[in-house]
Amino acid sequence: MTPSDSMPAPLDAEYFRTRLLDWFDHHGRSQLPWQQERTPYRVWVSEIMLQQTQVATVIDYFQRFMARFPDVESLAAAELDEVLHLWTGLGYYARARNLHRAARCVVEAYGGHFPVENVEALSALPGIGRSTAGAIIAQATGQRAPILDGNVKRVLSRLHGVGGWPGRPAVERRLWQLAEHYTPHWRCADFTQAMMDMGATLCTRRRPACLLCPFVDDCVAHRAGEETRYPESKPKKTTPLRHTLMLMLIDEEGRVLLEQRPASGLWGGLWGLPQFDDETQLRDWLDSHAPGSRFGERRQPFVHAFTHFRLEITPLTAHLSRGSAGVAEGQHWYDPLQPASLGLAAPVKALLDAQTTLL
DNA sequence: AATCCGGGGAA
DNA sequence: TTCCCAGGATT
Repeated sequence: MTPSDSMPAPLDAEYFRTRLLDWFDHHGRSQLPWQQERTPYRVWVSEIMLQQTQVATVIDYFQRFMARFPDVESLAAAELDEVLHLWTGLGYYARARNLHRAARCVVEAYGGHFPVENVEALSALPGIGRSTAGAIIAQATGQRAPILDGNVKRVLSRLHGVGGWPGRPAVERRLWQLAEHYTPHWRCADFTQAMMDMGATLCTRRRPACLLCPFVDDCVAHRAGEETRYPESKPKKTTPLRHTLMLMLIDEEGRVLLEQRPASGLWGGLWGLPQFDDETQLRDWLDSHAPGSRFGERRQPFVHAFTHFRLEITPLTAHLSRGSAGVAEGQHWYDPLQPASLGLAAPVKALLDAQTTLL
C-alpha cells in the first residue's frame, strides 16, 4: 500500500504550522529549566528524564542533576552509583545507566561534543532512539528533526483518525510519515515543543479540551465525537493457558509428599507437589521413586491465574501401600493434621486443605 | 518486525 | 487495581 492510496490527505503543512505556532506563542511552555541555556547536554539529560515521565515530576530531578553534573565531563567521570542515587524515585533506572554510559561514550569518542549533526550517530548512543534523537536535535540546534512521542502520537492519530494501536508497525509508520509531513525547517524547536505541549495540556488522553484547540474544525476524531478512541490501546493479550499434573502421593498415615522447588523461578523456594507435564512422566517417576505405590485417581482440574499466564492444574493421587518411603533431601512428608510451617504455593495449599477435609 | 522491559503516577 | 506514559533495547 502506498501512502497516497486510501489514506486521508493530511492538512496543508504550512496551514498546520502557522496555526500550531500561533497557539504555542500564546499557550506553549517556554520557561522550563531545560529551555534556558539550551546546550545539547542539558537538552539530552532532560529528554532522557522526560521519557515516560511527566514534566512536573522531572523538574526537581533535573535541577539537582545539573547542580551535581553541570557538564558531560563531570557526568562521565562520576561513579554509576552516584548517578543512580540522583535518579532514585524517577523510575526506569536503565535510563540512568544508559545516560552514564552515553556520557562516557561522548567524552571518549567525540571529545565531549554531542554528535547533534546527524541522527544516526546520536541514536547510536545508549538510551537515545529515533524520537529522542529528533527531540535533542530540534531543541538543541533548531535543525529540522521530527519526533514521535506519546503526545505527538495522540495528537496526530486524533487529527487524522489513525486507527490501530501505535505499537503496530504499520500504524507507527503512518504516524512518522505525518510527523515528517508537518515538521518545518523554521522554528523547529518551537514546533516540536508545541506538538508536545498540545498533547500534554490540550489533547490529553482523557477529557481533551477540544474547544480550545486550534484544530477543532480539522480534527477527524473530534468531528466524529470520538476523541478518546484514539490512539487505540494495546490489545489485551489473552494470557496463555498451560497445563500441569500435580501428584499427591499419600502414605498409610495420610501424609502427603512435598518437594522444595528451585530457589529461582516460579514459586521459587516454596514447597510444592511433584509436577509433571503428562501422565507418562508421572508413572515413570512413581516407578523409580515409590515402587510400592498404587495409582489413585485423577481429580477435577482447576485453573490458577498468574500475571503472564494461566495454569490448569490436574491433581492426581497415588498411595503408598507399605509404610512411608524415606525422606530424601528437599522432600517432606506433610501431615495435614499437624502441618509444619512451610512456604506453600497457593494452589498447593488449596489442595492440601482440601485433602484435610477428606480425612 | 515483534516482543520484552521498566517504575511511578493517575484514575 | 489497572492502565499507560516526553521509548529503547533485544531478539
